[in-house]
Amino acid sequence: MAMEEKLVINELEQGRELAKRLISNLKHTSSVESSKIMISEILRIYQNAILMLSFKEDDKNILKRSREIEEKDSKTLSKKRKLSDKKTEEVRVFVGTGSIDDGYCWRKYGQKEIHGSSNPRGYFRCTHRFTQKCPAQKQVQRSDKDPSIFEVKYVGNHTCNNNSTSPKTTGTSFSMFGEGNRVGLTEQTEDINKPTKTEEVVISLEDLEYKKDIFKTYSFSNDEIENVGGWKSNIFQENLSPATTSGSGMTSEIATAVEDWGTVDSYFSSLDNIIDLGQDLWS
DNA sequence: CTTATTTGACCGCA
DNA sequence: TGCGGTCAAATAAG
Repeated sequence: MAMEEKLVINELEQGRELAKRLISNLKHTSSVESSKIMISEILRIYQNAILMLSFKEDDKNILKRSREIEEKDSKTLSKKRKLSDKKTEEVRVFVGTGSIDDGYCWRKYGQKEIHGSSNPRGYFRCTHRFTQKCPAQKQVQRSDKDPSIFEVKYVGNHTCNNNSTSPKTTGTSFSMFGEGNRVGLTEQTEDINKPTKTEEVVISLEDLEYKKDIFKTYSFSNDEIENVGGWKSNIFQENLSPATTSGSGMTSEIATAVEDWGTVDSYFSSLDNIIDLGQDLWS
């Protein structure tokens, strides 16, 4: 509720800040790479905000429907329902990427066909389940409606000190994300050949805080960006993604957002005119 | 070797 | 009894 609105506002504020920095970047420095990064970040942020708002409507409808059902039930059979003690507080966030990596280290322990939906659901638990008694689990299922969306449900919170997958890694770590095979990489799946645009995540509040942190603190190096074209996606090799992912989801998001540098570059050339204008508007 | 994934069996609940 | 969640043996990967 109010929480979600705050999240949207927060996203938009981040976008605004980035836009400001981008303006001064374009004006004072010649760091094209960092400007590109900022642009892609801004795009991602606005995508997030839009998705948050649009799915909020869905949530309202779902709520309404479940309330109607509840009413009906209480009329027919007055059975007391214990709808309480849900294990986790859940909140939806939307990440503009095909990455389902969240910085934690997961181990897959099952997969099930779910009645009524075409895609199976994967079951994951924290790798440190036994070593650190970390109770965190998540379920991942590709959306029926939009196959480019993963619905991720987090159950329980991490109690482990999560340091197994460090975000600074080699390029291989994000080979499983991003978009794909337009560079002619052979993909054995007939399934998906389009860049993954969005991801839906149902995420616990704590996880959300964590996510925000890595968003803020992650820094990018140029060679990572240069690799964009070469990243391939094997996320769809099976019905579900690999269980354990490493590296930061952030990087792959950028890969998706900046998928066409040619276009971005052309924007740059015509951008100079509006920089001054923007400076006035935003600062 | 160790560690992760796959996948059918199993089990509890509605 | 069927569905969804978990277990665990077999298998793959490193």
